[in-house]
Amino acid sequence: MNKYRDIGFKLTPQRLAILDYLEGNQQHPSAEDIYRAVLKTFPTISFATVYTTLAALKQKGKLLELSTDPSKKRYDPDTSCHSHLFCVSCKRVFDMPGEHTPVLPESVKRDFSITRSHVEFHGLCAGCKKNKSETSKEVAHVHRS
Amino acid sequence: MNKYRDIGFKLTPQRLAILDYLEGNQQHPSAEDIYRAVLKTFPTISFATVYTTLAALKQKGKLLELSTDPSKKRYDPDTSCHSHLFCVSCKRVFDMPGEHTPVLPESVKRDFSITRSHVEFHGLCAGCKKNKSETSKEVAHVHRS
DNA sequence: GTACGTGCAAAGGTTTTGCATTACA
DNA sequence: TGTAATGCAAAACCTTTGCACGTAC
Repeated sequence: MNKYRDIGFKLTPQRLAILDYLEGNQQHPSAEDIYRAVLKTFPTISFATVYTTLAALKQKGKLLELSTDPSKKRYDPDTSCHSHLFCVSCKRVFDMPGEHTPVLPESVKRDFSITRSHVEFHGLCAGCKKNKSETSKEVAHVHRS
Repeated sequence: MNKYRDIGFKLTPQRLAILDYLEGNQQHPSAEDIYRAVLKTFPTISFATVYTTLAALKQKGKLLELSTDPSKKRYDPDTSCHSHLFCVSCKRVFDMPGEHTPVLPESVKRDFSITRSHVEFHGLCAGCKKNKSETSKEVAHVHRS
């Protein structure tokens, strides 16, 4: 009777809270983000629970683990094919539009068994790009005076 | 008088050993791989030296830091545009041929400031794919008997 | 000579694990 | 009821940092 039943694992209240937090979430949260969010409704939840739940969801293909952020893993409930941009300034991860399915030579397709392809971009997001250019202007101004 | 002089940082014997190990290296070594390799000629080298040297090379654009292996950073002295495959079985990282420069919409190019794009593949390398299919055959055989 | 690199050890941050207890199915 | 999840704490890893000493330039 629960919308998450088809995942095929035990639906504990903690897991429901994690699933509710993840559903439709486009923030690409880290394990700690998820832990903190669920902590509000489950003051006793532990990282062990968070990590084992994430591992189970990953294994069932309901969650993507991103290594786009070099400092920690980020999670994405949107498992459809899309790319990501990591903003090196604000550390946020953004979904990127456009189709980037890489084309591989036949020889590679024959020899390797590829289960996933992923395109990553690093740079500045719109907000940080704007801030940075404004700061440069200020700096330039100071230098001029 | 040294071929590495143009990097523009102090050329200590430790750094020379690291540079020699990295040059032409297609293994995508981790920091520990590099540490262990240099340890043979420099029994006193420390991780601090390895990491600061890697950071300097990265900053000077002479080295790529890969997040293709989810468990640790891997380093690639080949900074030309190419893709990587991570073998989930043997944990090796392979260079992948073919051009996969992603095309982004104009709106994205205007709003974001992208400094790097990278295509990653996950799956099985040729050797592990072969091993795995042989193992399945054996398993199937056992189950039949 | 001086700024920068080295090496040691300790600390920091993320992720995993062992185990007794609890609870879903 | 039995299997699997929870929570706590400790440990395991990878990476960074502080500081005294040493060295390339």
